Amino acid sequence: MAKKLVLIDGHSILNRAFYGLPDLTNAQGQHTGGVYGFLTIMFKILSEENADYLAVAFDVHAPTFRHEIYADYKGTRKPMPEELREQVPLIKQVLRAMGILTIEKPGLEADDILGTLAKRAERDGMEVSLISGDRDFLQIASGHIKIRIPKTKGGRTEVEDYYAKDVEAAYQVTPLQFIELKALMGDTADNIPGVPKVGEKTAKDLMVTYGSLENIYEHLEEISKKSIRESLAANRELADLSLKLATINTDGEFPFAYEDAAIGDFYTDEAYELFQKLAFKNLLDRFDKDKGKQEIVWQELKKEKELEKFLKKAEDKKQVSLLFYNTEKKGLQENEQLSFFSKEEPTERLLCAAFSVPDEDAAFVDCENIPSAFLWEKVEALCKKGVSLTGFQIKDYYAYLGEETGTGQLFDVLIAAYLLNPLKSDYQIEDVAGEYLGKSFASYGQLFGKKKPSEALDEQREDFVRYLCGIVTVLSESRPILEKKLKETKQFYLFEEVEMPLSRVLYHMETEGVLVKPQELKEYGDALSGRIKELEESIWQKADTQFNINSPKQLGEVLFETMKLPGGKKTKTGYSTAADVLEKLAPEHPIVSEILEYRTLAKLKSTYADGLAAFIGEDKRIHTTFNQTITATGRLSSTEPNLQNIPMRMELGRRIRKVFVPKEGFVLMDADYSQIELRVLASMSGDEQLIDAYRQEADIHRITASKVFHVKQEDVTPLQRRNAKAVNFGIVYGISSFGLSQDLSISKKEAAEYIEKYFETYPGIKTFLDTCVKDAKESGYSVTMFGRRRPIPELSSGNFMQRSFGERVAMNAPIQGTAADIIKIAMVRVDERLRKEGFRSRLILQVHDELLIETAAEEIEQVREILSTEMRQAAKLAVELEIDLSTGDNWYDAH
DNA sequence: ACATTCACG
DNA sequence: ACGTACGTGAATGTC
Repeated sequence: MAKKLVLIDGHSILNRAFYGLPDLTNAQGQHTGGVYGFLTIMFKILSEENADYLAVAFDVHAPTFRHEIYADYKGTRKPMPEELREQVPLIKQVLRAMGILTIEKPGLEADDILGTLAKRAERDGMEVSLISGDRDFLQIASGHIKIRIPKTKGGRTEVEDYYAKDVEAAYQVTPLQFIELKALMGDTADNIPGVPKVGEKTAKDLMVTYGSLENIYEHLEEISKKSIRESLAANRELADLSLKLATINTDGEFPFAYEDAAIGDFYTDEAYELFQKLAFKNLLDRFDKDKGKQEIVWQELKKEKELEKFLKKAEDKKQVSLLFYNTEKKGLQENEQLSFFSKEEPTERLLCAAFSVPDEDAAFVDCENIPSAFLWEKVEALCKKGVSLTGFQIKDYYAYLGEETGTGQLFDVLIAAYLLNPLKSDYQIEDVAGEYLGKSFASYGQLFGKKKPSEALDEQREDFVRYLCGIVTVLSESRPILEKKLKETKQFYLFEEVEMPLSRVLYHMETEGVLVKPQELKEYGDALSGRIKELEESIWQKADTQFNINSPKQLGEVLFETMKLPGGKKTKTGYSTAADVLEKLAPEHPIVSEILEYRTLAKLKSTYADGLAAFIGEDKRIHTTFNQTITATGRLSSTEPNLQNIPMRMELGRRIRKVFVPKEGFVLMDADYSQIELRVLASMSGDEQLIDAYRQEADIHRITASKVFHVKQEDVTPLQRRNAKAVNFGIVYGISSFGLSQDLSISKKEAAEYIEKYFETYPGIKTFLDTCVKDAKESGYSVTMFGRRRPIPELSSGNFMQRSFGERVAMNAPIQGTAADIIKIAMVRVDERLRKEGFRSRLILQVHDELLIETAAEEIEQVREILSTEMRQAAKLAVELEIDLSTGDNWYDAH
């Protein structure tokens, strides 16, 4: 059996990977997308080839001016983007760590190294696979040399394979002729001049007819087209030069021993550490499960006395970490947090728990042996003695911890990890270990698959205990590091004074829930159903076909193909049928407005009428979940159900709010900040004009229109006000003339003029926004008034679109984030006062700039005062924070 | 699993 | 020239 050699064109594949993948970065902001993609491609190839030898060739000098875009191009003259350049040494380092031979030879291009090795190996009776994105290599394809060109399509890698016969099939020329083909047509990207006037088509015709460059010149007079003939005749030297340039050198002289390229174990400790540092989570799975596994020292506590003894150590160290599983039916899914428990069915009992104390063994407790009540009693007692408790997703601990357990003593690793990098989609303890401790742990899923904790405990008891003790130890070890980083990044105030206390407020709000009237919700839904049926019939009749109106695909086909309405393509997958497209189409055919109405009603029915009904508990209340570690800007989010997007803008939808009601003897009190983001902008920018506008305590959009259009306030037309309002909004979003033009349905030019006038009116705003972008570009992140950070890796992207996005984010994040900080502070203070001062009224919802309080009838005046005061005083800005506050017997009336 | 659409601030 | 407003979550259809 012939031995097999795999050769990789290092720069080419790195390029290909870099441009084929979105810009990835690890926790330190190091760009890793190219390296990751390279490895993905390499692993895919190696899994297909049963290779004996592997080598990767690089040019000595990174090709700074080459920038690969298409298969046939080595690139434009753009400089190599920095995000790619920094990955060149990185990929070499990674390959070497994996024991893979990398070759660079001064004076030889990678092409020549690869060509030489391929031919040499072929002569030595081997099979060769050469991996490159560069089609130039097709010239060395043969019966034993396979050129493999990977393409990343939609995240997946496909590989085109070329033996000699495949080159002939695809190009009608042999590999050797391929060189001459290229010499004729030239390649600007590769600096091969080619023969003027001869393009791809002519070159191919000539080669197919005459077989070689030499033969073409021998039969020059036979060429019918005059211009081509003359150009060929006049450029013989250029053709020869091009031939030389296009030819890959296959007899380079340099030493090479196959043994150096022998494939060994890639999964070395060094590679493991590097992968970890680069946060290649998927690739880490390729390593042996044991590799890099942490030595976990643990013990199981079976008697109450043993637990007490263990917790004595915690008392000495003033610290203890705790994780637990509830006795619940649901298994832990990949993306679920640990210690999840079902709110629908609060469990009083734990399945098991694990403790850890710094510098001590971790301890496991099976609640079959030690009852959870005893366990919590001890934890509670520890906290009373001033022992600080570290946990993960502490919001879930409050069901067991007493109200007195001080927030200052609690440290939530989840929240700390979120503040340090709010861009992640999920936070797991195993990742914290990797990112902050440089240690690796097999994830729950890797160890126990889809087993529920109780099953895992039964069936893989030792693994399970080791797992839990391992990750609880991570909490103890990472805490001081996280705390240090929070202080270094000046986010410790936010952590300690805002987010940690807030987590308890959120727990209270979730537990409290909001009362709804199920009967009224059902009636609302039924009313919708009737109208939906009518519309469906009418739409089908007008379209003359019964189709699924909910399917954008079918709807697009019916509207734009069957019915031939004007307009057309917009999305990748077909026609856009989004509301703004349909609205423009409405005058064309009466069916369109019926479709729009159908859409509206279908949405109200499925998401709100039916959707909300499914979440009504036995207490007739809906208990949402407030997520504190989701958004990039610091806002909260609400799920299962989302109570932050209950209809408001349209009357029909808004009526749903009538089913949200207070309990007997209470009212709903609703307070929302008036234009908080614009006020934050006024204050942060220090723009005197905008600050002054707010001091007038009048309609801000009217004042803006008055200033921008140079008319008296009383002469501002409704249109002027509307435009000014749109600009005010646009500014907060990171204005662009295009975005504004879309919003106002005006030309880009007009929009640009509005923006220009706006900046003339409020010069401080422009300076401020420019500074936001500049600072974020320098530091890599944006910052709110309270120190909350948002990393913006897009700002260093070489891609215009991504970079522009980054710039808009840099303008928006400090504003949206500061507003989020402010309302969080208000929530903590409002909740604290309601409780401390013994009120029965409770905070139940937050909708970004709005708080909803279920208020006892006799407490209305006092609660109004508390809400109003605490919301206004949550932050000291250069302008007042105004709120609109009202009460009602349902949410509709209260807002 | 991913795209489209649309509800909110 | 590039092609967009910022931040979310749920339902639905399509692969």
